[in-house]
Formats: sequence, structure tokens, C-alpha cells
Amino acid sequence: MAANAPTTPEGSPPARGGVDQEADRRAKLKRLRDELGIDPFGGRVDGLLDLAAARQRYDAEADRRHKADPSDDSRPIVGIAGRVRLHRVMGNLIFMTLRDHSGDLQVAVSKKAVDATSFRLARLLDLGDVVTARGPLATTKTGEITVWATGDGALALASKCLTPPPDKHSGLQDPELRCRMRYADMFTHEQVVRTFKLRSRIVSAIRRFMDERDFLEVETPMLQPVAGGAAARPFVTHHNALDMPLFLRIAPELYLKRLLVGGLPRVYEINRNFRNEGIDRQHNPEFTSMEVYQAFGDYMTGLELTESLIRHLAQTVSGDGVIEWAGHAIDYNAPFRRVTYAELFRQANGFAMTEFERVRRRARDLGLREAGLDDWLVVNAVFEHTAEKGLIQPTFVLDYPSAISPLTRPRRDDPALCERWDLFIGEMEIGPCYSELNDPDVQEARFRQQLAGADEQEATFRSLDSDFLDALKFGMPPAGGLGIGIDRLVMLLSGSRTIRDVILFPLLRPQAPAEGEAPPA
RNA sequence: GGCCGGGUAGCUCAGUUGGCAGAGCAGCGGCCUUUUAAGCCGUGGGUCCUGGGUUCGAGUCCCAGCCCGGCCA
Repeated sequence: MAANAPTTPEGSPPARGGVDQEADRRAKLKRLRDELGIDPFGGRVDGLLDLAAARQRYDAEADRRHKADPSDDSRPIVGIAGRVRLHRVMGNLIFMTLRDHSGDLQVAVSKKAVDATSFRLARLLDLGDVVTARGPLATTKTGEITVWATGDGALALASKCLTPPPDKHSGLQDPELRCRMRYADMFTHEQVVRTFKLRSRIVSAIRRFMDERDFLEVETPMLQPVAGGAAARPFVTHHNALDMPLFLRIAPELYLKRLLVGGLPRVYEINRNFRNEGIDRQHNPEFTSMEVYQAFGDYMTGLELTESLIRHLAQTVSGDGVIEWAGHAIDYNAPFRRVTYAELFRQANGFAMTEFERVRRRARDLGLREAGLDDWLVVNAVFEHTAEKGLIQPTFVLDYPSAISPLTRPRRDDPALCERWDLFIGEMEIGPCYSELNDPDVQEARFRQQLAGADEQEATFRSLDSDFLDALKFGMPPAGGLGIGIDRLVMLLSGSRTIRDVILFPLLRPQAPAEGEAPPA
């Protein structure tokens, strides 16, 4: 036995306490190189199967025949790769459970079946090591489908894991660490990989759906000289060569509308927006949304498109179109509920939203700020705090007040209201849709009104997008425009309660600098 | 911003009335050829988030702060 006493070897003072598990792993790394001549960081291997695919190759009949007559071996041989999740050394027989994105599969290494070096490697493996293995598929006594490492390529180390992985059973639990170390989260919780695969499938399905309806996917600037298209605080940056300030976009709207002016009748964009605001269960500073513009449509064509898209996605994901979320079975098959803003307000508060004095009283009762605010802003504050609660099943809220919808075409029959809806599912706002304004003079007036209402802070990042107004003056066809929050939609369709479960690397506060590192300036 | 909960070994977590800092997994040494979070024997490992305070004595009580999570605004 090589000298490997638990006492500190001379000349190699361990990290404090001598309990450094990375040091143990590095010691093994050295033994692998020096004693076994193994490269612990592998190389190309051809012909590997995913673990799930390899498992499918199992041939029960061939296994049975081989067990009856060992000379009759037609068992399929597979090459696989995976991370060591469990490792059970039983003297001369070693079992390990590998994991990859597709699932888990057991590998057995029998001392009799492999060369001495491979067996010593199998003994020395640590949890977390990435290995490749090759051999026939057969069950164990308890019926577990297993790759019995055999012959050339029986077992090889593809990448040594130097950091001890999280607990093999419970995995990472700390929600912040799970995001910070998403890679470890992924290989310890299968659900994480499932969710992000689902997200990818959903986004692909959205693109197919839109493409089939003759919408053209486009990409418009994310670095914008004027941050328009929404009311939100932008991130500010700077272009050096042009020596100009730039904003990360808060919405693609004003560029997509330019494309309508240019003659594209149906466009959509799926990409990131950035809003310099708070972080919670439903908000990440960068988030993905889809915006869609359809010339000669209006907010009702947008409604039909949205409802059929979301129903299609739900049925694609679940088969029966009913998806559990936060304890509710949300049914995407039934026609989505449609209710006007005014009616929902009345139902929630017991009086009409136009009774402004009662609305203000209600706002004060709710502890909301109302003094000095425009009547309609108070109405909307009360609405958000009363009417949006309980909108769990898919619900379109129609005909918002014009006063809180500066980019929307007013209703011809009642200009106080406008052609706008918001979709709510699971008490979350999934997205708005408008009949878009296309009168450049009205649009300019609304912009100026908005700027006039801006407080000092807002004024630093608000400005008039005169390029956009110039474009409108060439004539933009009437259009319906809509936005759908992809992250929230994925939350609903994947059963995720927080947006961080559907964003691979959500924004986190930077970690406190380790001792010895320079503090931030 | 307010309120509540949390921060203890690499990971997951206990810690009673204020009285020697604990378990499982992981690690290290050993046994073991059909295990399933393998098992068995032995063994090392702690800035109890940070800083004050009370006390003979603080993981525990008090104050302040930092970080995480939840609820509310």
C-alpha cells in the first residue's frame, strides 16, 4: 500500500485543519497520473449514447440467453458517459450510478472483467467525476439494468471533479447557491434540467406557431439611444467611439413599428428586455418577452392569436391542456374568460371606477398614495390591489382607461377607454395588447404629455424619440401589437413558482470578496 | 421601505432551561463480487454570519450590522 497515512506528510502542509476535501481529490489526481499513468482530463470519445438511450438498448431476451449459457452472448454493447453520482465499492465488485442530462444508469466494474489499471481507477473514483464506460447491458440480481464494464474502453476518466459535489441525496438546497452554482443545481436536481429543456421546447414551439402564421422573426436594437416603448427605468451605458450614452432597451416596440412603416405586415421578436427595477418572484432585471405586430389587425386579432398560441403551448406541454400551478389546476382548453376593466373593478370594489371620490377613499383605506395623483392613476392603483387578485384561470381584462395607456388607440364609442387588454394567469400579468396609435400628431402629443409628467429622476432618461415620430409620419398601417412575458409563461407551463426557476442565471448580488481579495472600489 | 423566518463541518440539518459543538452523507484507514442514498469496523474535520453587550459561563439572551428567503407595501 502506498504511504497515505492520515497524519500530515512532511513537506506538504495541508490547508487549515487538514480537512480539505479538495486536497484529498488532488492527491488522487496525482496518484492517477503517477501510479496509473492515467490522464484525468480525457479526450475525444466516439459513439457515446445518452444514458436514457443506452438503457433503451437493453435486450431482455439476449440477457436471458446469456445468463442461461454464458457462451451465447448477443447482449448489446454500449459506450456511455456520465457523472458519478453514487459509488459503491464492494471489494472486488464496484457499482456506480452515472448521471447525464437524460437520467441515471448503473455501471458495474468487476475485477475479473477489466484490466488492473481500470479496476484501480474504479476504486479511486470520487463522487462527481465524469467518466466514460463501455460494456454489455445486463441486469443485476435485483433487476437493475447495468452496463458491465468490459474490455477496451471499459472505464476511463473524462474529467476529474476536484470540488466535492453537494450532498448526493438532497443536493443543493440554498436557493441563492442553486442559482449561483447552477451547474451543480443541474446535476443534483433532475427537475432543473427538465424545466430548462421544457423552456427550450416552448420557445421553439412559439417560433413554429408564429412562422406558420406568416409572422417574420426580426431582431431590433437592444442598445438604444432612446429607451422607449414602455414606462420603466432603463440601464444606462456608453459607447466609446461615438462618445454617446446608450440605453439597454426596455422594449422593442418603437423599432418593430418602424418595420410596419417599412412594409412588413407581420413581425415578431423574442428577446431580452432590461428594466432597472427590483427583483422578486416575478421580476428579473433582464427578462425575455415576445412582441408581435400585425398590420391591419387590432387588439382583438391579438387576443385570438394569444389565446390560440397559449392553448397550443399548454396542450403541447401537457397533452390534456390542464397544468397544475401553485395548487391550482389551470385549464387552457376552455375559452379564456373575457371581462372589462370597468366590470372587474366594480366586482372587486362594489362601485364604479368613475366614482372618483369613492375610489380615493378606497385607496386611502388600502394604504395607497393618492394625494396629488391623477384620478385615473388612483383608479389603476386600486385596481391593481383589488381586482387582479384571484385572476388564476386565464383572463383577458379588456378596455383599459385611456389615461393610463398613452400608446393605445382610444375606443371610438368611449374615448375615456381604449382598445387594450391585459392577460392574467395565476395572478400574474402575462402581457398586454393594444390597437396601436398610428396618427403621428396624436402620438407626439402623448409623448410630450408623458415627458411633461416626468419627475426629475425620470427626466434624466426620458426623451422624445423623434426618429420614431419621423417614421410614423410616413404612415404606419393600423395594427394590433402584443407582448407576452416568456419567463412567466414558462413558469406557468412548467409549474415553477419563481422566475428564478426558469432563468438559467438570474441576476444575483455579487458574492462578498474572499479574504485577501481587493475590496470593490 | 415594514414585518416574520433563517445563517452551525464540504453538503443536508439537529442543538432542550444559558453549562464540554452534534448526526447523516461526504472525507481518510480497513473488510467485502450483485449493491441500490450498499453495509460493517476505525478515524480526522468547526471564524456556530460579523461586531458589541449581559453573564462565572453565550450557538443559545440583548443591541447593531451584513447576507438569504417569505409575506406585506
